[in-house]
Amino acid sequence: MERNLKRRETMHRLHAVGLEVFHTKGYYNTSLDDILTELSLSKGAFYYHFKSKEDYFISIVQNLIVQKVYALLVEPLNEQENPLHAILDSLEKALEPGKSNEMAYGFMLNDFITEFNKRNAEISSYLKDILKVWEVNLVSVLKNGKTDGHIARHIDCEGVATYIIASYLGMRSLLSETNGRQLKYQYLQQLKHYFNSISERQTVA
Amino acid sequence: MERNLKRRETMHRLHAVGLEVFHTKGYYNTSLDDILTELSLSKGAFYYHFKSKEDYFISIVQNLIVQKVYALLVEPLNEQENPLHAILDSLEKALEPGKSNEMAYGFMLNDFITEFNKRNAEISSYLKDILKVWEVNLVSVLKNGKTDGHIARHIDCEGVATYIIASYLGMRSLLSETNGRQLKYQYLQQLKHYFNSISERQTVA
DNA sequence: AAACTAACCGACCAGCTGGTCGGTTTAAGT
DNA sequence: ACTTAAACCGACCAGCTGGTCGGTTAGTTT
Repeated sequence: MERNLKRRETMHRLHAVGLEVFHTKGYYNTSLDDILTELSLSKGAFYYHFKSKEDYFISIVQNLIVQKVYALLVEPLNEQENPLHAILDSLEKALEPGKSNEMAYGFMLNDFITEFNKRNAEISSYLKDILKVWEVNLVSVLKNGKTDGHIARHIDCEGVATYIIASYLGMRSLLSETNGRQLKYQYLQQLKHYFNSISERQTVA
Repeated sequence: MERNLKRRETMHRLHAVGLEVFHTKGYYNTSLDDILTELSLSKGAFYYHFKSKEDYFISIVQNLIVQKVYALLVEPLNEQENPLHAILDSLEKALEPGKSNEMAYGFMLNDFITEFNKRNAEISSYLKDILKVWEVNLVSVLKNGKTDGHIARHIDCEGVATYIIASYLGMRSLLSETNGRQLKYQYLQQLKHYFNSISERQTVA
């Protein structure tokens, strides 16, 4: 069983460090050696575990990013009765800077989407599918909100979902350490205004 | 005078084609030869006009992107009495796909900002400064809207500006040919809801 | 303990990239 | 006509990149 353990540990280290370095320096701007040096691993070790750099990245996405999206943006949606409250809370948490040395500002889907857009169709569509999952969950929970009387009946739920996603993605573009605190506050504040405008009664404090 | 003309023409071609190729393939993913081949120019010609690839890109930004931001997003702000109407109209135009063979979807600041973020501090901050110009103009026009009675008095203009910029940037991340028409419509629709929520009276149709 | 093989090593390679440089063409000045 | 220099050419280079491959180490099995 020692064998299997070693394998898992190495894979895990490659995933974790890979995600961090890819996100800070960008996929195309990061060489395998950058990562391997930091892990004290060799080329041989790498190509034993993955068949290419691309394969490696996709593996990271499947194992870490998908997970984060679910944990931060999908699962919290059903934890409150009022969907607008649930969405607000999830976004606030997702924009939270990581604790101390952890990766800052939740997850990094948007940066990767823009990096791969038009440069690598496969990875690009793969990443967009993740957004799609978020979207359908948003729409679903918004529609429930309609029947439960939290959201005005004339509202276009797909449109609202799109709008929320767009504003969130854009927000993450703007957030880069400096004055992040203030930006986040401003964003959530305005989002509340918006939510009030689509809500049945004024329930979003 | 023939000399000066030639110079200007070559520079102009380098700028135009460079912007297009950099945007479609990404700065780091575009080699100088990609551009030079398309223009039937040599390395020598290039390095006669610019001192580096970076210098080249900055020159493009100064000559073309800054211009586009002003023309599409800043100048239209003062062309209507109600700032919210003016903003809506400018965003609608800025999200318009280019005519036929021209570059699609207005300008491309966001893609470049994400590409250079954390990879090239100088260019990155340069690009963010352009956004800053847009922001201050938005804030200014919003504040006027307050005194003119178009916007509710308790509204935080800086927050509104940030929010508009974020949603616009995010929207452009989502727009990549497929179903662009629908996305754009959804976005503008929800933006109107939001504008109604911060407007003094319900004036945004 | 011998045989097997998962896990890893690291020298090496071909291809591409930004950048250099000595030379050539051609318009402008005298 | 002759000189000067702006504008351009294209062969060349060093450095880096993703990827290969023959070999080594060490856990597992028999």
